Amino acid sequence: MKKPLVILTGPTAAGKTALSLSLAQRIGGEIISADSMQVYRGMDIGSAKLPEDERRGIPHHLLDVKEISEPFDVTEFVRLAQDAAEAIFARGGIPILAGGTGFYLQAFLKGIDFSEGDPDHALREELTALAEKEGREAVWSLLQAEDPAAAKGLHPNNVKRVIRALEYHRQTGRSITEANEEQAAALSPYTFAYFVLMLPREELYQRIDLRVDEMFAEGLVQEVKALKESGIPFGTTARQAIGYKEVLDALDGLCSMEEARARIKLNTRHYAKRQLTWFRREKDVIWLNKRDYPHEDAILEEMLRVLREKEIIE
RNA sequence: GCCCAGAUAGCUCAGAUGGUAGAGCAGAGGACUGAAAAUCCUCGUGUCACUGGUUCGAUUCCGGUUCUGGGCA
Repeated sequence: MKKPLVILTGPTAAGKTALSLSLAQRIGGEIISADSMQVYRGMDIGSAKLPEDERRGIPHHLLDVKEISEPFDVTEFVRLAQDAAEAIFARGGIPILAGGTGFYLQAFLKGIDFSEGDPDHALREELTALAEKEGREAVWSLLQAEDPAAAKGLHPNNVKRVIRALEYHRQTGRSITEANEEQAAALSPYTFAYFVLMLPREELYQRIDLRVDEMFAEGLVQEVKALKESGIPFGTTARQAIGYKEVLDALDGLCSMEEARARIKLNTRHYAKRQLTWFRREKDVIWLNKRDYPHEDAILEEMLRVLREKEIIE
């Protein structure tokens, strides 16, 4: 019998967090955060992390498990999330994967195998430097020579992917395209319900703007300043975080704080849009359009209905 | 009131010595399997302010009108 799993996601600022708490209370679940930035200690306001005293006693996993200087990626996420899920099963609970990092959700859900090879940071840096010096096409040409199948599927401008393809090929001797195709066929080891919370685009964008203003009011600038002065440098993953990179630029005098605020709003909107594209492509997702329900409890009831139907709960 | 400069895509602007126009940003769609809040790809017809005139043909030239800046009174 497959183990039960609930996924609750949606674009940023859609209201996942609040709903995840009610759901966890109703089904006796524990929450595993599927968020690439909330893993970092000290990144609270800007990552919209739920404060501990608002968690209603529900266990939350994968929050605050990293220093901002440490790298974090899907493979580690999957490993940690699997450990957390096993522990939850052992307690007789249901894991609720809540968060907006679609890639992480997919990797966990399908149990993608990342066992081959190791990240080669030196190689990545070397190739990144090459791209800057001789152009992105130069790196792509290397791939073209070493693994034409992979090169065919990647745009020369997409340096990060091109580099990863090279890294994979050099480590395993296989084409990453081939490996991806094998993994794509994987079936989930879980009996799952994949909910995507959604609201009209215009409303979503308004909520994003509002939330960014709230973050500033709550002290985002002070938070970033404190991190900057803590002596722990931002690593490659943490320093990509929306809200942090822009404020950091403003603190460094590269732009005004008002410009930073506007850019955070804009970047967050772009991000939400990309998330939607991702979820649209995922199979077996259950869309929950907020406007179709009179209030949040109705959404919760609908989720419970689906869970009963799938026999995830009784 | 007078003088000057503008008025072109949602925004900022470019442009054609007359043959109905194009960038950036915004916006939309898409990709994504070890950086994913990252990375990348695709998409631009709009009364070229209004109105007369010249012309085969005007958004482009000329006149007038309106509006917006700036200057002078």
